[in-house]
Formats: sequence, structure tokens, C-alpha cells
Amino acid sequence: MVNLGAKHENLDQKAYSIIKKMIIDRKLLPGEKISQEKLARDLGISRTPLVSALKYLEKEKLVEAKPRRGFFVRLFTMQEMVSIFELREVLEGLAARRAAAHITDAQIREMDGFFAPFKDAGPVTDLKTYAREDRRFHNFVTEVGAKEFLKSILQTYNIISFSYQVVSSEGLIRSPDETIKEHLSIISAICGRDGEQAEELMRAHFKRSLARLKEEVAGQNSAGPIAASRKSETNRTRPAMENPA
Amino acid sequence: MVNLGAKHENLDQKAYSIIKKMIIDRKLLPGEKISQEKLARDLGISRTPLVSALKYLEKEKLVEAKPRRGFFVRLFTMQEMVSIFELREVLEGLAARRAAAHITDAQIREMDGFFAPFKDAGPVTDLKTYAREDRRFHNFVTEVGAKEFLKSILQTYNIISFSYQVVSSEGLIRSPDETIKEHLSIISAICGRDGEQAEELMRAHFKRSLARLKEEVAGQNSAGPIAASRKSETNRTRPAMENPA
DNA sequence: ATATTGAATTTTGCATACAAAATTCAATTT
DNA sequence: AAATTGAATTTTGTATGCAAAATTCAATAT
Repeated sequence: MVNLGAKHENLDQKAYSIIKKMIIDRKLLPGEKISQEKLARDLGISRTPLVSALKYLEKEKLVEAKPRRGFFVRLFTMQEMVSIFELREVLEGLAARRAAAHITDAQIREMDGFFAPFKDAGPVTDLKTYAREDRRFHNFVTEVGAKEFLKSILQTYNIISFSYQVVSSEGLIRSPDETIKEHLSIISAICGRDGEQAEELMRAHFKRSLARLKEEVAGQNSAGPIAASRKSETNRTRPAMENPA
Repeated sequence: MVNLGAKHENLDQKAYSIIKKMIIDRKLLPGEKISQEKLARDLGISRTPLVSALKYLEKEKLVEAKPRRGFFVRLFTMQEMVSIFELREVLEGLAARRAAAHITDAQIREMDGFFAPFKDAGPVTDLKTYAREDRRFHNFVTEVGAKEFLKSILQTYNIISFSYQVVSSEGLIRSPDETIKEHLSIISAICGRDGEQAEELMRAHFKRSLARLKEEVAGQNSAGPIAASRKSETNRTRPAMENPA
């Protein structure tokens, strides 16, 4: 008999998912203080499960707890974004290696469709669509190759990268024309079940983005935080620093 | 002015540290159910900060929460231990690379003393001391090379490996005579500030232990959990399964 | 002897209460 | 005007209460 019960979701788990989505969707902006009273009221729950959810998010680094001060949406510095990409390099490298070892035939067919609209077509113009496909690709590799521990870690850092990285257009560090070849070669290695190669290519892919990111750090010698770029409708309070002086 | 307040420790943080130590020290055994009422009484706190602490530990995988059932000390299967070593391979590889880049002269001197009692001496006989030095070495590399995200992830998985891995003698997967050369060469690469080499050697080090671990998995086709090996004085209740049938 | 039932007990999940700490803000001083 | 004070207000950290769910265990049936 399978253990049911393990998937009964408590209020704190539901709150966790909702708040996480709010952060990703920028309903809550980096730096902003989270009002427990208000958020609990909005979600229709008491502070107990809410605080519990916030503590989960704290462990995932999406939220920062300052004792006796409250919870704040985490604000990442450029330096931290660099660290996150270093981590993703080795973690997604591992995920790619594992994906190659475990991918099913059905998943291979699915993966072959990735980036299809851009294959053989000329220079990419629709950045938004490309960025979405980029996300979908990285998530798919994670889905296929990572489970348990690796998966949960990766999901956190993917989210951070994707939701906070306002560095360049649509969150893309390098231009599609530069990265599409890399993406396709990784796909080909995974579908060809060559784990070593897949890992190597994935790491090279990240190393290049990392280099570009570091240039940006050096360029705008900003060791400062990455500020929110867009105003949220739902928020009166504003981030601690919108434009550091 | 520095931000004090950030290090005011709440009850849940204190409880977290204590419980974590209890798990590492095997005062709480894998599989065992944690009685909130009793533990709260023992720690002299209410259930609120206790539950909070347990939720932290849940995110770190040291504890498992079954909704409406309670918290249990996490029990790892051999398969999971393999996954953890896969992770450590890439994460400590990265830590080694970073350590080589950031190590200070003082730290180099300190690192040179590692494994000193075993250098040039004949075959290692004192397994216990060697195992402790092994731990100290891996923790030092983490300390030097990892910060922020990487550090917090690594600490979790180091702890899991060290506290749960009852596989072989003193928790060593391979014999000291086999690993000491590897340890010394990694130290030499880090102290020589050769990041690429340090990463490569660290990964090779883990790959070999991983291979041995996988042999054990295949050998005792046990996909089952790693059972606790020693009885705790402080516990009446006993793990769900001590010796799976 | 083993399995089944269901009442008694324990435990969990959540809301709420409240003291201590932090924050706000108007009144006052420089 | 800018800085300082301190009372009023808000928010946090923790304990406690309670209904619903899970567990235990003795009584009964198979």
C-alpha cells in the first residue's frame, strides 16, 4: 500500500507556493518588507502558517529574515548573481550528464522540438519567445536529469536567476544568435545519450555566460544590488533602495 | 554602522542548532518519530519555535515532515547516499577551484599541516584519527572556497554524509592508504593556487569513492535504508526499522 | 490466535492572545 | 530648518487553547 497522507497539503505549503509565485511574478519586489498582518489577511489565513511559509522561503534564499525586524524579499547583488551562475554551471552540468543517462525515448522526441521555431531560421528577433524557450529548456533538463536533492536545489537557483536577473533584455545575458548553437548541441548530446559530452557542453555554456556577467560586474563597478525594474500595481511600500546613490 | 540585530538569535534558531547536533550525534536516530510535546518540554520551550526549527531541518533534509503525522528523523537509502555523493563531487569540485583562487598565505600554512601525522608514515592504522582528519580537510576546503549559497548547501550534504554513512569502518568508504595520496595532491593543487587542477582532482577523488559506493549498492542489492548502527542512551523509542527483513 | 471495531487518548494544524521590541510621528529643543 | 525626545502605535516572538485528525488499546468477533 502506498503512503497517502504524505501529500496532504497544509496551509503553510499552500501559502509557500503562492508567495513564491508572487515573488517570481514580481508582485512582491526585491528589498520590500513583507507585512505579516496584511499578507495573512490577503491570503485569508493566520500568521502561524504564513510565518512558516516565510521560513521555507528564507531557506531557499528568496526571502531574508531579520530578527525582530521582519521578512524582506531578498535582494541580490551582482556578486551574488555571479555565485549563483557558478553554482548553476556545476549543478546543471550534473543534471545534463544525468539527463543523458536517464532520458526516455518519449522525452527525446519532446526535446527534439525545443527551439524548433528558431532552427535554421535567420537571426532571432523575437527575444521574448526565445527567452521563454531558454527557460523551458533549462527546466526540462532539470526535470529529466535531476531528482530529489539536485532537483530541489536547482529549482531554487533557476528561479532566482530567472526572476531577478534584469541584467539585459528579457533576462538574456547573451544574444540568441550566440547561444542557440550551444543549446542545440547540448540537446544533441543528451538525446545521443552522451553524458560526458552533455555535461561538458552545459558547463561551457554557463562559463561563457558567466564571463559576460563578470564583465558587466567589472563594467558598472556596481557591487550594489540589482534594483527592481518595474513598478508593481499592488504595492504601496517601495523597495529599500530603488537606485543606490 | 554595521547592522547589529541581524544576529539576535531567536528561540527557533537555538532549537535548530541543538536538534541538528542531536541528529549528528545520534541522540535522535534515523527513522525515529520526533515527539513535539516531549522535545519542547526537554528544551524548555513551547511548540511554536520548536516546529519552526523542525521546518528548517526539513528543508535541509535532515528531518521529514509527514503532514498530519509529525516529524521524523530522515532515513537515507543507499540510492540517496549515492545522489549525495554525486552532488558533493560537483559542489566540492567547485569549492576546491574557488579555494585555490582565494586561499590566503596563512591558510596555506594551515593547510600544509593537514594529514601531517600520516605523511611519509607507513600504512595508516588509526582509522578513527584519519577519519577525523578527512572530515576536517573537507570542511576546511569548504570554509576557504565556499561562501553564501555554496557553503550552506555543502554544509548540509557534508553533514548527511558524515552522520549517516555507516557503510564502512569509521564512515570511510575507501582505505586511507588509497585516499591519502589523493588528499595530499588536492592540497598541493589548492596551495599552488591551481584552480582547474584542484577541481579536477577533487572530482576524481569523489568519482572513485562514488564507484566504490555503487559497488556496495549493487552488492547488497539493498535499495533499502541505511539502518542506525548504534543504540542511543537517551532514547526509549526505537527507529521504525532497525534491520529491514 | 488473529482480525476488527470503536471509544479513549494523544498529537497535529491553526488561530489567537499578549508582552517585549521596533517604528512612527508629533511636540519640543537647538 | 534640523535634531531630539518620548508617547502612541504597530509588529514580532512566543505561549496557549482548541477542533480535527491520527493513534492506541481494550473489547469483541472471526
